[in-house]
Amino acid sequence: MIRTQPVNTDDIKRLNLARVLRYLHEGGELTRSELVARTGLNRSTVGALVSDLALAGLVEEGPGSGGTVGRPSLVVRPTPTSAFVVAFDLRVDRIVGAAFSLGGHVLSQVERPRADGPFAPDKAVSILVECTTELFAGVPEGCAWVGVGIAIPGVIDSETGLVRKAPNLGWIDLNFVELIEPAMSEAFGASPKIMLGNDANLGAIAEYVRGAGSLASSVVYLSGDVGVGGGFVLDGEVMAGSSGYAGEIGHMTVNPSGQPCNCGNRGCWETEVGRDAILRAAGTSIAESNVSEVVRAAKAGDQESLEGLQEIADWVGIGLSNLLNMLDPDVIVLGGHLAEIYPVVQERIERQITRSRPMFETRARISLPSLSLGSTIVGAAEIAFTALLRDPLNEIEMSLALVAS
Amino acid sequence: MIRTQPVNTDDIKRLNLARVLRYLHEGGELTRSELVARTGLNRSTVGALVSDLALAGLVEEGPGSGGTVGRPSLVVRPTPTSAFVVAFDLRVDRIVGAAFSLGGHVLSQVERPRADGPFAPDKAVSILVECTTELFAGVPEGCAWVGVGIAIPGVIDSETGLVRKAPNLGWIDLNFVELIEPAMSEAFGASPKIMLGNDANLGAIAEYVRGAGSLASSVVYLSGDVGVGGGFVLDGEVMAGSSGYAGEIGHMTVNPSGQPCNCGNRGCWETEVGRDAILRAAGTSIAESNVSEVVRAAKAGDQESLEGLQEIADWVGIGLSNLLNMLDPDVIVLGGHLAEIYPVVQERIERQITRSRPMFETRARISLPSLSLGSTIVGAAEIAFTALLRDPLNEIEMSLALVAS
DNA sequence: GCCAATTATTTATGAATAGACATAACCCAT
DNA sequence: ATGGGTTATGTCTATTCATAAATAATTGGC
Repeated sequence: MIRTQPVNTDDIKRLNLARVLRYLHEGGELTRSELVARTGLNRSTVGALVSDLALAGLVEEGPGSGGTVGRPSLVVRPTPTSAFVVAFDLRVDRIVGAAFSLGGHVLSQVERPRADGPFAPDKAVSILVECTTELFAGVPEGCAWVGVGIAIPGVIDSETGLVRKAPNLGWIDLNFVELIEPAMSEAFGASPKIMLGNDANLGAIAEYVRGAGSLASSVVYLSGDVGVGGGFVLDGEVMAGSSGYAGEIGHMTVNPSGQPCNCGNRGCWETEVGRDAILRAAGTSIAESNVSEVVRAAKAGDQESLEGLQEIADWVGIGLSNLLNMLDPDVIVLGGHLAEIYPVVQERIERQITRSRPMFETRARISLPSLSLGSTIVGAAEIAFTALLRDPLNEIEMSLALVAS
Repeated sequence: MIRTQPVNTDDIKRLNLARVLRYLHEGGELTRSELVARTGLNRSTVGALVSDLALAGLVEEGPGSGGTVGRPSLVVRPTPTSAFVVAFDLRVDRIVGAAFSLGGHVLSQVERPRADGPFAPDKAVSILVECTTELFAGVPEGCAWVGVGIAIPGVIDSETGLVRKAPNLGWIDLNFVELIEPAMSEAFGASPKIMLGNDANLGAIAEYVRGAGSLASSVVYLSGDVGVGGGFVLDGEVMAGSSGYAGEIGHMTVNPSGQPCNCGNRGCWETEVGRDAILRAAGTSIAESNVSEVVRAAKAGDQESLEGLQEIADWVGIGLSNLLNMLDPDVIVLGGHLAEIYPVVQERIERQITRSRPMFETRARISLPSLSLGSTIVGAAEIAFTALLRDPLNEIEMSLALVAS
C-alpha cells in the first residue's frame, strides 16, 4: 500500500520554505548562494522564499562579508528573537529544562533535583510550569513560543501524547499531554503544541541533527541511565516502531542462562551492561557507589574495577554487534554510563565486536555524545520545533499570540 | 543535515503520475473515484493524470460496472500488455524465473535445478540469459521490457549492483550487474535496468506490497534457506543499512555459550534455528534428511522430531523477541523453513515470546508468506518495476524500443 | 578607473492543480 | 415508463509556483 501524502502546488511552497528554514536552523548562518547550492533550487526561488521568511520575521538578512571577487551574497540567519521553544528532560534523579531560540541557541536553563522513584504526575506538571516561568526570564521580548518538548525515559506514543510505560517515573498509560496542556494554558494564557519523546529517540535526533551523526544518514543512540535504551534515526526520521517499542534494546536477550532482569525475563542486555551490572562486576555495593566512581577507580589503577569493566565490555560488544547486524547504522552514539565506561574499555569492546562479526567488516563509527548540554534535551527542543519547521509561515502566525512578555 | 530532494512543479507531475500508476499496479482495477479518494487529489487532476497515462499506453479505461446510484465511474486498470519485467530468484538448490506484467500478473515461469555450492558467475549469466529467452515466449507482442530484478542470497550494494558476500553462491565483491548487462544487451539488442536485491529484503517488499503486510506500515521477512536472513521494509522503503548489512539477523548472538557458527562466532541465532540445527535437534542426520521430513514426522507423531522442533521453537521465540524489541514491526513474516515448522510449534514460540517480553504486549502479527509463487521472486519483480513506477512517462518512452517480438 | 565575476531584483513564461459549471449516466420510487 | 435524486465526467478558468532571461548592483583585481 501507498502511504505518502499528496503533492500540490501549495505543498511545494510549504516544503521549500521548510527546507530553507531547516537549513538555517540546523546550519546557522548561510549566504543566499550557499542556500542555492544546498537546496538545489533556483536563485530566484531562494530569493522569494527567503524574503517570505524575512517578512514573517523568521530570518534576517545582512550584508555578506566579501573576500572573493564578485558581488557578495547576502547572509541569511534565523532571527534569534523570532521564535523559541521550551524543552525538558525528565531524568531519574533530576529534571533539566532549557529554552532554545530558533537556530538552537540556549536562552536559559533550569534544573531541579528529584528523588529516585515514582513521580506524581500532578507534581511533575506543577514543576514543569514553574520551570517554564523561570525559563521565560531569559527569552527576549516578543519572541514567539512555538513548542514544548519533553523527554521521558519510557515508551511513548508520540502521536497521542500517551506515556505507555515509564518505569522510572512510575507512569503507565498516562496521557501526560492532556494533563500538562491545560496547566500551561492556565499559567500562560495559551500553550503551544506539547511533544513527548522517548529519551533515547531524542538523543538520536539531537546527535543526528547537531552532533556526532551530523554527517551520517542513520544514527543509533544508546541511553544508559539505570537500564539501557536505544533510539534510531534513519534519514531524519525516528524509527519508533509499530507500538513505540522499537529500540527497546535493553531487553534484548543476549544470555538466556544469565541473571533475571527486573522485566521478568532473564539474560537481557540490560542485566549485563546496566548500572547495577557494572557496580556488581566492579565489586562495589550498589548502595554506596555509582558508575562514575567505578570508572575513576579503574582509571586510577584499581584492578577489581578494571577487570569488572572489562567483563562488562565483552557484553557491550556483543550487544553492539547485534545492533550492527540488525540496523547497520552509520554511527552509534554511546550515551549515559556507557559513555563513561567506553574510554576505559574501548579496545576490549572493539575486540569483542570483531569476534562477534568476523564475516562483516564494521563500517559504523562508535562515538560519544558531542552535545555539552545533553543530547536528550537538545532532541526535545528539536521535536518542539518540528511544527514550525514543517510549515513555517502558518505556524509562526498561529504562535504570534504566544510571546514572552 | 537535510537529505531530501528539492521539489518543483515538474516533480509534482512526476510524483502524481507515479502515485496513480503505483496504486493501479498494486491495487489492480480501480475506478477514477476510488483513485480520487485514495490519492487525495482533485477529480480534475486525476482525470488529467489518467488520460496522460492512457495516452502513453500504460493504463486503459473502461465503463464502470454500476451497481450504485449515480453515474458509474470509469474503471482504470494497468494495461497488461504495456510493460513487463523479468525476475529471478537465485536459490541454493535452484534458479526460479518469471515474467510479470504491469499489475503483477505472471506471464511465464521457468525453473532450473542447480547443484549446491559455488555458482560460477559466467555460468549464472548464461543461464539467466537462456531463461530470459524462454520467459519471452509468454510475453505478448509489443509489450515493453522495463526491468530485470534478481534476488540473491547475500549482502548487496543495490546502488552499484555489487554483490558483497553471497556465501551460498561463492560470490565475494562481484559486480554481477556489470557482468550480466552486456550479455543481455548482446542477446536481446538492449537491456533494461538490472536491479539486484537481497532475498530477504525482497521477500519483505513483496509481503509489504502484495502479501501478509499489505495493510501494515512495517514488515519484517525472515528467510530460511540454510541460514536465516532478515529483511525490513518501513513505509515502503527497504532498510538496507549503511553497508547493506541491516537485517543480518541470523548472526545475532543469542547464546554466547552456544555452538560455533560457520561465520566464526558462536551462538548466532542461525546456529540455533538454522536448517542444520533443526535436523540435529530432531535426531536426523543432515545428509539424509531435510526440514520438510522432520516436520512431516513431527506431525505424524514422531516424538523425537516433535521435541526437537520444540527446542528450536524456544530459540525462534527468543530471536523474534529480540526483533520485536529492536524493530517493533507491524508484521513478521516467517519464510523458508521457519514457515514449515511454525504451524507445528506456533504455541511454543508464542509462549517463549511472552516469557521473553513480559513487560511488553506484542502487537506484531506473526504470519506465513501469502504469495504462492514465492515472496522473493515477487519482490524481485517489484524492484524491477521501480524505475517505471517512479517516472512512468519517461521510462516507458525509453523502454518502447525494448519490446518482446 | 575599468573589467571580470558574482549576485540581486524584476518581469515574463510555462506548468500544474483546484474549483465552478454544465452535462451525462445510472438507480429508484412512483 | 418516467422523472427526480445522485454521482461522475469534461471543459474552462483562476491561481500559484518555480524557472529563465534580462537588467541592475556590488565587489576584487589590474
